[in-house]
Amino acid sequence: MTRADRPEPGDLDLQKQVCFALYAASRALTAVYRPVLERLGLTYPQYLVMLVLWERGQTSVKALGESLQLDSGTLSPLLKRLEAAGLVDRARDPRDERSVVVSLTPAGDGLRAQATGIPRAIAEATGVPASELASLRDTLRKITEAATAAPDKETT
Amino acid sequence: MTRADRPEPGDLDLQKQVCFALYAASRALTAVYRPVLERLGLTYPQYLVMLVLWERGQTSVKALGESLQLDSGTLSPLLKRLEAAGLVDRARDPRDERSVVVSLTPAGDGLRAQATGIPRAIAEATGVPASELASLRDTLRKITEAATAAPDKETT
DNA sequence: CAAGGTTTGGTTGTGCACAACCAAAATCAT
DNA sequence: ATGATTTTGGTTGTGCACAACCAAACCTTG
Repeated sequence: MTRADRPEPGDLDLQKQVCFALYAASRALTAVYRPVLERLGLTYPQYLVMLVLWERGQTSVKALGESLQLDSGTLSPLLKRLEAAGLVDRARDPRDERSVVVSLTPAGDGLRAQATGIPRAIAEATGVPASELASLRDTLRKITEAATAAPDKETT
Repeated sequence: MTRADRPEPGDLDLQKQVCFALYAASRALTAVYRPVLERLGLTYPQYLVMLVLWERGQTSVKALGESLQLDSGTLSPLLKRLEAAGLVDRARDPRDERSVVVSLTPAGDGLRAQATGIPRAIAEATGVPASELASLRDTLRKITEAATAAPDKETT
């Protein structure tokens, strides 16, 4: 009956909000990646796209968007920059001209070797135990799923 | 001796990377806030600034940046938009003309009442138990601290 | 085939996020 | 006091992120 029963001023405490913790942690971790990725000539979102391509080879823009949960407004210019950097090719699928297939160039494929050490480098730089990271990752996935499925609840 | 001993292709698996989980969760949760904050005419980062102001009243740009871990390149235009919206005032501190003090207008202060219900609305929309959120928040803070203090380790 | 719809990327516009750089004010050292 | 240094915001440029809108390609169904 003391807290969490009705809105109080204290509920607007920045330090108590999970979303801010998430927002700050995401930016802080991305900042750790930045100097490492800079040597590959990649930004963090570009690195994510490359991860998918290294794993799956040819991938449509739609599939990339589903994997990374990014829409075409974000991916289109990003992929153009990767193409301009000579790391990927883009071509319409002859079987379905609506679809654009993104594939690795030799240079893009070659970058993979330089990227294999990155996850370890980041883990070491932050110094957070692997077991804790695994459990954090699972909790975050749950949050993402819950948030993605969140009802707008304004339609009633 | 099986895994996590040396870089393997599997280490480049998107689904195993904590940073992506963080990145996706942060965007997903922000997306839950978006329609709620839209009714207040705020974006999520603007809401964070307002939280600090509701809590502390007059605050310098520097102090805002420290609280939110954002730099002036992000805050300056954001504060200008809040000022244009009539929610905050900006004025040089007469005691130190380098410093700009941001304060709430009556309209900005009035918005506070409409905001008190937001944390609860988000918590309900996502449906994640409060206890879990508290522990997640603590883990995230640890990550943020570790990442912020992370050495560049390229100077040797 | 033709009219209706859906799917897929792309474009445009707004708002962060951050690096790099800049200018004015304050502070320090001599 | 005077010159060097630091502090504080601001500006500029690049790159996401997403809403809103658009066009072309597909897919029906009659």
